[in-house]
Parts: sequence; C-alpha cells; structure tokens
Amino acid sequence: MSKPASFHVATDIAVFTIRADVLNVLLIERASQPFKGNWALPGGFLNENEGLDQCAARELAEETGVRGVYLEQLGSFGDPGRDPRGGVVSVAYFALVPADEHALLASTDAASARWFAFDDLPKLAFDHDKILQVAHARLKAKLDYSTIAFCLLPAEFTLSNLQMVYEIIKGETPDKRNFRKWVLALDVLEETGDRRVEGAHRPAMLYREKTPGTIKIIR
Amino acid sequence: MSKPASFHVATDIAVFTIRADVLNVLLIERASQPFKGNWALPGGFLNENEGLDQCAARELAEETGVRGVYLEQLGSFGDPGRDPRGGVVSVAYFALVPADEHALLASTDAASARWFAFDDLPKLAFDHDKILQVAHARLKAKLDYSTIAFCLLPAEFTLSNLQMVYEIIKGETPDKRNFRKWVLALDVLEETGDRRVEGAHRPAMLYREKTPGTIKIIR
DNA sequence: ACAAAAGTGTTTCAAATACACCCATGT
DNA sequence: ACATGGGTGTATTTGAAACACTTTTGT
Repeated sequence: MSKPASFHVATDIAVFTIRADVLNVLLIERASQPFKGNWALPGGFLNENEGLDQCAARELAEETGVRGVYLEQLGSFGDPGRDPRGGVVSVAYFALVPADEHALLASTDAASARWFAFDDLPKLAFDHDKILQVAHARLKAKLDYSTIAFCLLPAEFTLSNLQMVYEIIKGETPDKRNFRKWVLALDVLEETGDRRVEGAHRPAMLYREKTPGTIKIIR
Repeated sequence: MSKPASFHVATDIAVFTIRADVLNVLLIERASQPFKGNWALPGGFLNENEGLDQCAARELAEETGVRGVYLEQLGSFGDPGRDPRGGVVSVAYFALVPADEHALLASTDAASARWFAFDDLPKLAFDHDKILQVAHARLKAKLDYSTIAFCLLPAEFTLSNLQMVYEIIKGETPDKRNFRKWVLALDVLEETGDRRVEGAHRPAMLYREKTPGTIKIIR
C-alpha cells in the first residue's frame, strides 16, 4: 500500500432564487484557466483548518456577496477528469436566496456574477451542469416534504407569492383553495396583520413564518 | 489568493446488515495509527484516477470482502480536526448487505472485521460515530419512501422476513395484514412458487423481486 | 362598471388504519 | 391435541382532490 494521493478539495454552490417569475441560478464568469471566460458555479478551494460548510459560505460571500442564506450539502463529485488539472474533488452545495435580496449582488468580488434563468443556461465549466441537475432535482423533491420554499421568499409574503414558488419550480399549478388549506394546516405561518396593496385589486394578507429560518420536514 | 491547500480524500462506508434479528454494522480494527487498535468504519484513501464510488467499492472489498452490494453516497465530512493528522476529508457511503451473505467475510484482508449490533457499538475512531448516526437516519427514512429494504434480504424471502426488517430498523411493529397489503400493492414482488418449511408451523410462501436490485422510489 | 387578483366550503374519492380468526405444519 | 407462526377481509377514519363564486380594490 503506497502513500495516498493528494487532492484539492473545492466547494461549488448551486444558488437558486426566483426572479421575474422564473427560477434563476447564480453563475460567475471564470477569470482564470481552466475554462477561463466560461460560466461556472460559484465556489473555490477548501483551506487548511476550515470546515466544508464554512468554505461554501465563505466562497459564496466572496464571489457573489450572498450571505446568511439557506445552504445545504448536496453531495460530492470526484470523477477523475472532472477537472482537467486532475486531482480535484468537489463538495457541492445548494443555496436558496430570497426573491428580494438581490442588492447583495452589489458587493461582488468576481466582477461578473450574474443570474441566469434555469432553463436558459450557458455552457458550464467542469461538471457543473451535472451538479445543477442534481441540485434542481433535490429542490423539486424537497418542496414536497419540507418547508424550504420559504427560503425563496422575503420575510413577509402573501399566499399567492408562496403558491407562485411552487408553480415555478414544480411546473404545475395546484388548486388555490387546496394549496392554502395545505399550507395553513402546516401550522408554520402567522398573519402579520398587514396587507399588501398592489394594483387594481383586493389587497392580500401578509404572512410570516412563526419561527423564521426553521426548515420543517413534513410527513 | 494563495495556492490552495492539499488534502487526502478518504471514503468511509457504513455497512448494515441484519443478523440474529438485530441491526448490525461492519467495523474493522485499525492496524495503524492514528487510533491504532480502535474500531472504525471500513474505508480508505482515494487514489489518483479513481472515482469516489469506485473507491468506496474497492475499499469495502479489500477490507471486508463485501462486494456487489447496495452502495450509496451519504455525504462528506471535512471538519478540521476530524483526523488528528489533519487535512483529511471523508466522503461517507452507506451499504446494505443481504442477511445471508456473511460468507463474504471469509475473504477478508483486514484480519479483524467484525459485525457489531448497532445499539452496542464500541468507541469509534475519528468522527465515525457521527457518520453512523447520519447513515442510520438515512436508512430509517429511506425505508418509508423506497424499496431498499430488499437489499437487506436474500434473493428469496418470506413476507414475514421482510416485515421483520421494518420492525428491526424502525423499532415498531406494523399490523401484519396492512403491511402485506402495502407491500404487495407496490407491485415489485412475485411469488417464486416455492414455500419455506421452517419449524412446527405452516410453511411460508417465498417471494422475489420482479426486477432484482432495482430500488424503487415510492410516493 | 369593469378588470384583476384575493379570498372562501363542501363533496368526492382514495389511501391508511384498526381489528380477529382460521390454516398448515411438527411434535 | 396443541403450539407455532402463516395467511386472509371488511369497516372506519383520514387526508387529498375536485370544483365556482363573492370580495375588494384601482381605473
């Protein structure tokens, strides 16, 4: 048994949000080789004395200015050849950014971080298209058995806002009354007491999470 | 931005089976430092030009003689300090071994690989106790929404055998009639036509999977 | 008055649960 | 004959799904 091989360990983050009624993904333009000039998931190398979650959060903040969002480990990708330099294992994460906090992108390091519509993506570096597919599948599945959808909304939102999230991600339109019954039965929302006036129609009641930031697993 | 740190990447595998009506985990006694003499999950370092899944399968075969079993990536563990040598990231897997194939253990490299009852484990090396907890949680959860339970049984089994798997892992006793109704409604089993004679009572019908080794996701 | 989204209940159907006795075998 | 685990059906409850009209606002 010989001395074990050395690797660089990277984290790559699939960051989702909803913009203009469409699911969006945050990509950065690579500033150096390999894949210089290509679009890629934000991410970077793990430092000595740093945990994986910590690395993902740090890289996300450095490269895109996004902080304090929902971040969850997705899985690891280590096929030989996934990085032309060789010897790079990536621990993928996925992150959800509320639909309003796009100001975050102002404080960006990597000059060119941009949102892309999920179904109109450019060609991606490395195996990042594969990572994104896995992330998307996880997001879709998790809508059904958890309350992560709230992570895609601002602190206060209407039930229509919430239903829109489900429609956009799952691509189907649930019945309005059944949807509302279902959500309220989860017993995780409370009325703020305010309403949102927005256009030539009846104002909508605003809701917030009873315990913000708590992801509840359903079933 | 400095040159990225180098790591060793390991895979560690939580191998479950059922023995003597109890959930068991396969551990090996470490032959070298660190944690020499302690019990640990089987596993080892990723080689250059090797995929993660491949590494897990290889290490499992080398250290325990177990091959061709269900193997699934669990998640990665990279807290600084999880290995006293530092700089080791572990990609954890979990594996399910059918309740009969214990002969496999004959062909073992690491002289001392042993099954332990899951609720009577020795002190483990590294963060392997944490990995095992995650693996156990996954196993329990996955019983409910997939057909992995079959991976813990030989090719032919009785419905009582199958129910036992659920009882042992979930720690609760489903109603016999409802359980059988539920399983058969999944439409993944077929009768072999044979019966198993075993003791002073009515022989049980034997079943097999219609498409062996296919894990079906339920919901 | 009209357009546009918000809000609201009841009925129907399917799936999960609770529940108790007879059957085939070995000793 | 009896002890042991194998095998079976129905009634009840619960949760999911289908379905259409009234309300509040701005223009």
